[in-house]
Amino acid sequence: MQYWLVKSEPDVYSWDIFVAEQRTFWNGVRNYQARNNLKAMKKGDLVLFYHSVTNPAIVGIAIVIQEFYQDPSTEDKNWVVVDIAPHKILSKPVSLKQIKLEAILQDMALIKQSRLSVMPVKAIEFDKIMELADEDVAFLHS
DNA sequence: GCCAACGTTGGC
DNA sequence: GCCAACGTTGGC
Repeated sequence: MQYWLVKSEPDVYSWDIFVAEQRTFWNGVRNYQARNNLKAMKKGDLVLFYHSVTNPAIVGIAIVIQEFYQDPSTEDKNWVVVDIAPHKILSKPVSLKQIKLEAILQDMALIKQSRLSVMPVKAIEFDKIMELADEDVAFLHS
């Protein structure tokens, strides 16, 4: 079981729309590193949902419900999508500002490689983010 | 709105 | 294969 983080501009596709739809295929990734991360996602992995650009913050947790397949929005065989569903809205969003204040979180690609839109998250990082969000990690896994 | 970072494209 | 030009992302 792995952890991930995906970015979306809320003006393009927000957490609220995601919750309303209850399920989406994560399309539009056109970067090989991000694509490789999509391919590595397994059913049941938890995915932090990050709003970029406008009030940058992690706002919710999604779960992978279908592993990668051809991106239906293009004929190009290079690109894939995964299906994710909302798992839990965060009690308190965790802002980029807060993340930058935590020593443990300084190695995240979110900070080191700000343009990557799909990235792995370490368990220790995930736990720290849950702590900042006032979430009970034990409950999340139940 | 500006600009830094960085990935991609294309000329040579 | 190198590198300049250019486009995009995303923080501020």
